[in-house]
Amino acid sequence: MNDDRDAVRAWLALLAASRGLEKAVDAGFRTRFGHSISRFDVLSALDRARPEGLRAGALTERLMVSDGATTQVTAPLVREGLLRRTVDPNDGRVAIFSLTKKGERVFADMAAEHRAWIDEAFAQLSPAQMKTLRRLLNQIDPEKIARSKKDAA
Amino acid sequence: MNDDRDAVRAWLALLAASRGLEKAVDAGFRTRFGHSISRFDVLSALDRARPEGLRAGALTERLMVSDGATTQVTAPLVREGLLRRTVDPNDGRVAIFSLTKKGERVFADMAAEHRAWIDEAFAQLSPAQMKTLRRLLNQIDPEKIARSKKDAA
DNA sequence: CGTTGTTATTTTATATCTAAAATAATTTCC
DNA sequence: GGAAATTATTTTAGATATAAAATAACAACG
Repeated sequence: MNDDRDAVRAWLALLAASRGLEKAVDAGFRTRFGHSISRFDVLSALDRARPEGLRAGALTERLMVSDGATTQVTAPLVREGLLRRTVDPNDGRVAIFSLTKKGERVFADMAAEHRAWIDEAFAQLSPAQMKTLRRLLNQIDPEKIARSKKDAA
Repeated sequence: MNDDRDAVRAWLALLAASRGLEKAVDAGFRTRFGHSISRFDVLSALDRARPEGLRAGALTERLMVSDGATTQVTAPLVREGLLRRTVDPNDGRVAIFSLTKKGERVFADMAAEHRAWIDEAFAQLSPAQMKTLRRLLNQIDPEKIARSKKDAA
């Protein structure tokens, strides 16, 4: 009795929730802070990596984006003084990004707002339900798709 | 005992699952069919609207994108003969898009592959769990964010 | 009927993203 | 120690998104 469409329907619900939230959060950040959600992701990763910061490569890996995207998203943040870009003294190829004091302050403001927004959007779910949701989401495995393409090829 | 971070943690899990799947599905479509996930969304909406098709505005609304995006994503599909673009005989401003036979065939192939991929990615969840997941996702309300911004403004 | 306003779509100007080529620095290996 | 390979990052080219301006068609009113 396993209806194939169950998975697709769950996936469509997942996509709708995620796109809806992402769009709303991005719009909120742009309106209130003049920054995209991508920039918030960068600030967040670097805040967690205080005070040393992260290499460009490590940022790329954590944000799951391309090298080029990291270069581009950090550029305006450096220009605006939220990030510091230094070169590794032991390896001239390595760029290290870290938060400035201003960057820390901006991130703290954005993070507080972000948490409030998310709390509102999830207000109908109990803590237990949120935990269940997380558990179910963690069982989804996108890697299987890449593997299945490889099998078929 | 309601830990504020519960909602944020659920949101991060949601984002990770969604981005991971979306990236995998998009890569799969590009590799196997030379089309993006956006194009698949268009084909899917028009397949459901057979045989009349949809106006540009209706497509925009269903896909929840901008007017400009609809114009641009349909263009290559028309060029490649998957879509027909006709003008409403009663209203010269209205563009109506519908699937060609070729478009129907391509969509059927893509949809079959898509379903197989999603089934694999969700293989660890039981049908009951998928239903629970859908129910929980549907309780999330991104609209609250837009409202809360407005309140604060 | 022709000016005026509205509606539907396209075009243009930006902003991101990826993939791949280019650049730059380091390491390896005779 | 210097050519060749490797590694880290940036640049470039192309796709796709939005927002806002431009275009085109229709509707309505005096």
